[in-house]
Amino acid sequence: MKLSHKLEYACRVLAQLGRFYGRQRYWHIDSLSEAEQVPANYLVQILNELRTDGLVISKRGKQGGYALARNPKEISLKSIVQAVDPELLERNFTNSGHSGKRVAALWLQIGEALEGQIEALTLEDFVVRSDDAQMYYI
Amino acid sequence: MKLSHKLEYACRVLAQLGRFYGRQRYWHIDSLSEAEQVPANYLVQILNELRTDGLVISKRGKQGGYALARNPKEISLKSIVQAVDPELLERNFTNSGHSGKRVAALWLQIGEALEGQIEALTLEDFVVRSDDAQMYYI
DNA sequence: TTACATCTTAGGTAACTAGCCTAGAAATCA
DNA sequence: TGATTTCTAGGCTAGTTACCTAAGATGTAA
Repeated sequence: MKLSHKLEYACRVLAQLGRFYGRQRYWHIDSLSEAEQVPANYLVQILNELRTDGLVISKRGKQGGYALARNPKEISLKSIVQAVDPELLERNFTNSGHSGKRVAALWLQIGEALEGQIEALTLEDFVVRSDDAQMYYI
Repeated sequence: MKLSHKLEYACRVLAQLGRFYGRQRYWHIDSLSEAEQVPANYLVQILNELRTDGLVISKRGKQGGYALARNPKEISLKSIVQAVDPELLERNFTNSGHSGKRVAALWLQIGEALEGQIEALTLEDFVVRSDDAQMYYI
């Protein structure tokens, strides 16, 4: 499984936003960029796509920034993928040639299993809480 | 799940070779190209990679061509992927940023599930036998 | 041995894409 | 109004994909 930078960036930044969901606070692009090591100029685009897909909300001007649009538990990984890298879930089998149908059918099956996995995870699973951090180092 | 043309071509051509495994026969590139609708000039490269990975054997000169190196049941889909499009199974998580570890861990899990699927299938599953063809049209 | 069929190999290339950067417009608030 | 921040559209470069070209190597059959 090879990820595009874009999708990995999106997961990390959303996870970071998820940590503080519930508090009345907007995050600057620069803070997110630094916290999750994502090039700021690229992050702008990514957040933009997440916004048009309704996963984050934003506010301009002073005190502006980005925040999650809803509870991390209600944001499936699939919706993140669809917002940022929909190609990952696309099916592009051509069905041509003598074995085309069979090959397409089997890969479809594999793709659906993958999609099932991605549907089952939510942003909550990606959020690193302080207690979790301890778990890693026991 | 989006496939590269290369990988889809490889699956189709190997499936075609699989149909006739056991009979003493070599297939010309041109026949394979036509049967599975794969550009001949590209197919040369693909077959070459399959050969260096030991999945097919070849013979030059008159009566030459390509054939499967072993029983379709003993050729896993994973070995096909590795021969032709190893990137599909590569892991390229960066682990950086505050949420890097967690994000990488979860995607690793997804990737391993995918790899499991691909390991479980063999070329035999891709081979379209004449009886199968009937099944499709009942 | 000769002719020829076929694979082998190296190289090239056009089109596309990923991953950024730039710069100005627009909104928000003191 | 002016400082701050997001918003939007565009451009750019290195790399990749999906092929094509052509000469060379090798085996087969007559």
